[in-house]
Amino acid sequence: MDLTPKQALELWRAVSVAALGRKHPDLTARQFSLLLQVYLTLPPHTVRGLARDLAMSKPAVSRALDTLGRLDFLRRKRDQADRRSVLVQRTVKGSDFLREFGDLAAETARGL
Amino acid sequence: MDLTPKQALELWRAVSVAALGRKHPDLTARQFSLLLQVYLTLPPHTVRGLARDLAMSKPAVSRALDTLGRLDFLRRKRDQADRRSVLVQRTVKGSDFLREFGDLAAETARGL
DNA sequence: AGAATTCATTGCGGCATCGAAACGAAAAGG
DNA sequence: CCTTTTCGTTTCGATGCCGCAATGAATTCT
Repeated sequence: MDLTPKQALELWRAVSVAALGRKHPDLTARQFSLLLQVYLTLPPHTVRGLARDLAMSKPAVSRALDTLGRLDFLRRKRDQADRRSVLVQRTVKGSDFLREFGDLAAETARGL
Repeated sequence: MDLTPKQALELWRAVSVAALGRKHPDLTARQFSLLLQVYLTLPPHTVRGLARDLAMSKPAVSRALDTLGRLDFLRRKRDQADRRSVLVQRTVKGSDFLREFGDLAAETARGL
């Protein structure tokens, strides 16, 4: 993949502005990162693992899961093997949301 | 520029996660969009113009300017031609911040 | 000049987020 | 068993952002 710093900034700007205009549910940077992490990296995803990988506190992860769960963008499920742990799972609605975002970004990139 | 939706999402994830790890001042989506808009589109930039282009309220723009000004990422300057208006200007520190971000994104893209 | 408009900011109340610490449940270790 | 550790959530107090409405200042209109 080839992308200059200038192109990267312009891409980020155009996509961010377009996303604002579409009045997507406004997720914080942490919430959005968490969502992407769950959908794009290998399961299983636990609270502590996400907290470690995203450099955020466990309460922050837990709260982000509340918010994203309310939006039905992902789901909690108790780990049956270790019932202290929670496994974070994808949902159809979350997939739709990210697919739309990916399409928007790709389309924006083409126009650069 | 060629970028598939999947690549776009992965790029966004990797950059967001890396940015979180570097403990950049955490800007909201609106603040960051505003910053990019000022640095990447043609001046002059006024509060009302930014509010229109970014689809946010004027008070939201004004407060974002407070925050970004406190970080010294941009400056307010009264328009001498029409002293009701405020012109938003770039700063060295803001340029540095965005250059670093652009480099990070470009480097991340190369690794995809 | 006086009234109306435009531009930006500020008060206000509401809501969401944060980190640290306390907590309860479950598992691991002695 | 019983203690300690691990995991996630919740409580607490603080901070920050939001929109709406009111305000202050500057310009335009009549």
